[in-house]
Amino acid sequence: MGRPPCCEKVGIKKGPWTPEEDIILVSYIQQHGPGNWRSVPTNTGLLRCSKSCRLRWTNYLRPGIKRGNFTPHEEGMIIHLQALLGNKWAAIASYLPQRTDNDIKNYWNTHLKKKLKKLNSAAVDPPEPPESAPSRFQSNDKVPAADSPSSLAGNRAATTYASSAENISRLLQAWMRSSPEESRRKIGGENSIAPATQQQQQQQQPKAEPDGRELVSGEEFDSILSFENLKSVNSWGKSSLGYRGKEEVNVGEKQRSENDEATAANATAPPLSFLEKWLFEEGAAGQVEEMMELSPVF
DNA sequence: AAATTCAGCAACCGCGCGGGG
DNA sequence: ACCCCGCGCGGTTGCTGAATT
Repeated sequence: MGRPPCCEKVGIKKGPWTPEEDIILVSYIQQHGPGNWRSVPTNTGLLRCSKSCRLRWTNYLRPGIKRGNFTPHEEGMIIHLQALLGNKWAAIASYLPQRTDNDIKNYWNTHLKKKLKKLNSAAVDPPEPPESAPSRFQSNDKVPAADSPSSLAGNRAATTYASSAENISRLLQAWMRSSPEESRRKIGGENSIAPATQQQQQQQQPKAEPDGRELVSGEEFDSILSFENLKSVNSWGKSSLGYRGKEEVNVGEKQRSENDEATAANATAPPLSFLEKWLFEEGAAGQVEEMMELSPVF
């Protein structure tokens, strides 16, 4: 007998998240930290299942997430890591701390797969590979060096959570501009925190998570929230938040310096093997196509 | 200008794993 | 040792906007 679906309850909402729901979720997580997802819907009054809340947080609201515009270097890393690890998107994402596994997976399925297919078809009759990419490490194989997906994911969460409040600030910016006064008041109601007071709370109670994660300080949050800051950062061109259509807001995201990126990668990734180190080197991405020709996996 | 097709991506679903009782 | 629960992961679906006819 199988487990009943987590969303079997009547009255559980599905589909796209609204800004109001995001605010509620973010407010709650700002207070309690991520985790214990089971209790999130109950405590927030959100009509969402715990899974949905977790997904929304990890794929969208979590601070430190970079969206869109995959650089050639990132592209190269994804291609190599996919060849190395197979469809272990969480493991791959752990090497790209600013990207979510979902994002990488989508990018792979929509862009890279085609790209490589094209390349392969251009190449002279590659030796017959199986349908799905045969990773050098099949799903049950041992993946090199301590990167069980779960441990990596945990690691990643630990570092990125403390990294910034960009997504949250974007969310608030978007919401403050687009949301009608009434709904704002509604959000300020009984089982949620008014956005206006959220910032104050940030300032008043910077706190660390039980597992050592540190919430962004009030000062940092405040400075990130400042519109001047937001104006000065790079624009990603596409929507930064996942609201489709009218809710979409183009707000830039402060980009980390290359050094920060490297630091983050080093902090989250397990000790790198020779090959993995190579992946991080500049120029590795440029060799991807060449390598793909040598070892076609698609 | 309208209809149709395509591409991108957010979100859902089901399964497996690990921890706690 | 076993069961249950919560969580994370990978695959898939379906909606939306863009491109094409």
